[in-house]
Amino acid sequence: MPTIYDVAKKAGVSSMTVSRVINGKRDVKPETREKVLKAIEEIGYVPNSLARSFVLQKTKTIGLVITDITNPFFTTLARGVEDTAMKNQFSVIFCNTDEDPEKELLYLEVLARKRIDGVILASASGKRAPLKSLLIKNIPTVLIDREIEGLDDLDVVKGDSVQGAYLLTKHLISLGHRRIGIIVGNRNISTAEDRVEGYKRALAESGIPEDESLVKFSQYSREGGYNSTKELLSLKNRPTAIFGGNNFIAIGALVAIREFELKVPDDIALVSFDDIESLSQVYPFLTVVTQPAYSMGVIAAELLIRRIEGRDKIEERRKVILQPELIVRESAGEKLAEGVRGEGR
Amino acid sequence: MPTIYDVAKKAGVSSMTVSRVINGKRDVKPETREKVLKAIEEIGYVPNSLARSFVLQKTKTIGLVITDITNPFFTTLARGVEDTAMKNQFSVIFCNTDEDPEKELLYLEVLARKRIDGVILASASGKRAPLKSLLIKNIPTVLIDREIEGLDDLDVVKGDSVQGAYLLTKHLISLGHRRIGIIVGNRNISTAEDRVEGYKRALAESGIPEDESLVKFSQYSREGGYNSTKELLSLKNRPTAIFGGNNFIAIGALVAIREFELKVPDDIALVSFDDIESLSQVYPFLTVVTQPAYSMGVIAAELLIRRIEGRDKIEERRKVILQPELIVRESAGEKLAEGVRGEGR
DNA sequence: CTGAAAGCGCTAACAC
DNA sequence: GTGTTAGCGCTTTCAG
Repeated sequence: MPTIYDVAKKAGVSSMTVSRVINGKRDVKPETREKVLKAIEEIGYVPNSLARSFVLQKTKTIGLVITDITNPFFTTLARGVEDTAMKNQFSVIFCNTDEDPEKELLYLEVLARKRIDGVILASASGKRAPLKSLLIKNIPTVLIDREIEGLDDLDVVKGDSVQGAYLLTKHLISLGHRRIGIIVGNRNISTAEDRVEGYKRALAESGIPEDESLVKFSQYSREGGYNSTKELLSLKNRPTAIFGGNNFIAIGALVAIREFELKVPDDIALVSFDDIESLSQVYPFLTVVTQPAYSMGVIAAELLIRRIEGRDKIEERRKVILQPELIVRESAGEKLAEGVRGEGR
Repeated sequence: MPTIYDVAKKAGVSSMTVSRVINGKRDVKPETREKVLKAIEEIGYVPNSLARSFVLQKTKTIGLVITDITNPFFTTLARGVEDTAMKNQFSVIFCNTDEDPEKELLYLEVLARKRIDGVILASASGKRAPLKSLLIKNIPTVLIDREIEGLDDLDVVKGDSVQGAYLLTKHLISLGHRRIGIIVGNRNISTAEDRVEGYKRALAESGIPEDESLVKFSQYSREGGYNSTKELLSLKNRPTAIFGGNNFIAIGALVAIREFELKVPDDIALVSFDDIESLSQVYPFLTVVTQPAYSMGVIAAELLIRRIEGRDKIEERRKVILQPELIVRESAGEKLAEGVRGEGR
């Protein structure tokens, strides 16, 4: 591989001049520039960003650490991150943790070694945050989708899970449901806690007593949804509605419901946090709350890049909370409110 | 950020000894090793892979260039790549080209500059392959999903599109369809050409004359599927079945069909190349041919990494063609073959 | 088993 | 406008 010196020799100039041409510095005589460009062309020189990053101490690369790129929510989010990164000449390294804190730590370590300029992290570590000590302190980081308790100085971009869950639950209540099961992810993931909180708030507001047997902290996965739904459906006093804590959970729930030979919404209502897009485009029946995943990615990337480039005057932490949207379709049923105090909306 | 020298000083050894400890070379006295480890711990030293990559001329990073991570087929494939990379201590930088050859070129250039160790590429460039000259010659590359005419020396991992399309078309024919519309991606993408070829082969075999008005080279996107379907449905002699060239096209087709107030499969049959997973899990009605996307990613990554590490004795090009699978559901209808010569299977 | 010297390709800082 | 020098943090080679 030719180096900047090969180009320099060929063009009869010094390496610095070549460097200046490559980086588009203005103080190069046009004719010299031409010579250099020609030499680059002829030799087939490709600048070595590795060397460049090494001396400049910046890599123009960010890490995106999520739980599973296979989840459409994260896919869309990732696309937002990538588009924005690209627009700013950043590359993105992506990492799937599968909700495994160990794996997350490993990835973070690798990224730190690679001296990436920043990280966007949807952490699987919940409150424990063993990463705290590691690198997060030194590497610009923005948390996305999920907060981490005890890391209060990091930027955050997330959806309003409490509000989303509140809306969804409220909607169910307005349709007459009083026994509502909810299935969310692992207990120390902030979205799981928040969604349950929103759910409980809605219940409380309508004077419906909490029933812990209806609240399942499970996994944000199809299995999680499937298993927990089976448990809920096996209750002697079965719920009339199920709140799927994310899209995967809703899919699992749907499968379990089918196994029980129940019909949605006639036999049981089902709603979901996060849409299942390919489903809704084709067969829009699931009532959901959606989050602007793409925007979330874009905003997080912009925030991060601004931090990296030091364009942000403000040192203090940013917290962006995006509002979810309730999309009423038919999976929650249309039954009229019966004996509900709710203001149904 | 502390360097290897800081550690060395602290531990009272030379930088070489630290280097050896970090890289797990065996020839270090246990006690010395301990000292070093302790120093690393105390200082909070994080090895700089950038410097390491720079001297070693390898980055332990590969590039994954696809058209759109948002397409579940590529998402799954990407996951296969990432899992495999991770298992081999490689990181992956991902790039979405949106089927734009310019963007592809740009990404490839960036990757080349970053001196990534290899590339997995689902090219948008079709036959023209302007990238040929660039870097592909120097950087280990495996083409995935799509071949590029004129780049016959690169490894390839792809599905058998001809066979898949043949199966799907054959299936439609066996159900009595004789006017079958097909919508695929851009003309110079190999999968588009191949799928049309398989389609035509099946028609020929059944003695059904080709009708070019039924063959749409469009885009592998929802819009592409939507627009082309509308065209097909507007034909005076409308087809009785539509073959969606990929999952996105099928979704677009479904939307268009709904707009025309037609029912699948009663009014029109629809089949798709590549499944729409979240749909099929919940509502399995679309008859499809699926490809093992995850395996494709895994195999491509393994191939690439073996190439990179020089573990492959064999220098010659590898071509892995994975077989698709026909999954018959109900969207093609069940009508009995009427006047078909077909051996229906 | 451990260390000293040199160099990977580039750019910042300064000279000319 | 352009060139020189030095050094980023690491590993390879060769000594000891």
